Amino acid sequence: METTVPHLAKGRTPLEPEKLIRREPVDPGKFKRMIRQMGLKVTQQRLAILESLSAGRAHVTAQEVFETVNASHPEIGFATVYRFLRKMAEQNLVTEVRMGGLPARYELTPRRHHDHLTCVSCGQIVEFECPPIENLQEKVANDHGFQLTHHVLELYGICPRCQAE
Amino acid sequence: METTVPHLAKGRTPLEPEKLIRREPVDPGKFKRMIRQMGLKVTQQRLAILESLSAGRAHVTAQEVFETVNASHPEIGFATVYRFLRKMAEQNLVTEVRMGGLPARYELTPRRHHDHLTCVSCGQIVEFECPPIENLQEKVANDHGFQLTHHVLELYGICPRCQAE
DNA sequence: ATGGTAATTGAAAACGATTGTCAATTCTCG
DNA sequence: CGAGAATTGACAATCGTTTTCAATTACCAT
Repeated sequence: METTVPHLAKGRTPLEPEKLIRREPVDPGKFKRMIRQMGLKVTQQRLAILESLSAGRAHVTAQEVFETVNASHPEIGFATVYRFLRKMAEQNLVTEVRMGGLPARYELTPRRHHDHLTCVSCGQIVEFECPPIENLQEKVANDHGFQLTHHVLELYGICPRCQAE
Repeated sequence: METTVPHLAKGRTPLEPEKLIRREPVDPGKFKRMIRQMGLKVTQQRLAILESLSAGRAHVTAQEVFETVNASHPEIGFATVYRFLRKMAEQNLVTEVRMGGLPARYELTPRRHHDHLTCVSCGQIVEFECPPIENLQEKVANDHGFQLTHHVLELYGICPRCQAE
């Protein structure tokens, strides 16, 4: 089987300064365990995808994952990447951030809660934590007698670089 | 607490109960003025689109607008609807809400900003305003050099009535 | 290890939402 | 009114994503 590259993303602004993930030394069996826990079979493709997600930039598109993985595993197809990312998103193993009509971006679900600040122009995502906001959310909910379960907070704006055109 | 846009299931997930837009006596020249203010020409199509937006449901898709408008103006094309909605969104005359991969929904930008507190059990929606949160959002954006354009804040929880049962 | 079997894969085509193209029409302003 | 530019409708093209399907592969029981 050969690998075909779909259409190249057109005029998307590429390569923002995006923070890298750096994780602890990875237990080699960790990914296998993750996959089995999802009730799925362990394949080289899935391992490679997890590898890529844990080593690369924090918020990546499916295309980017595909390109990265494809570089070292030339046989992998992008459908596999999409399928696996979706499965993981369903199980909350990865978090999916969709902004406007731009391609969805994925990250391994962080153990520590944060929200996102997204550039509407280039799609760059900055993570932030703001405990005061969290507290106010609790307060608002309580004021209305609600027991808060979760929330969605996404800020959108224009990043410094795009402001400079 | 997750900041994730809820993953979309396949197929059309019908959206929860929608509030209708309150109808005020509409100054007949109002829409024409709005259009001219945008630096655009006044056409029957654009008037019909605005008419539809101000009279119907609060959050509608471009498709829905097209169907509504098309019923009374059979010659209108959906490209015109998309184009005009986009133009208005650019100028913030309408607010565009995109959830997951679902079609974008539009509403005439409410003059008064509010966010939503939604019961995950019964779907009841409570609107709230919380200026301190707004201010903190501004601050977060500024701290990162972003020029804030808009935000999505949705709180989810269990309403008092559903807690009781 | 081996073979049966269901899950998974890659390629390609399908898909739905949105955007572009372009000739024909319509608005605006002089 | 009439010229010029903006706008329109029909339709094709794009984009990200999903599905389809035959071929392959992982996994379990033997």
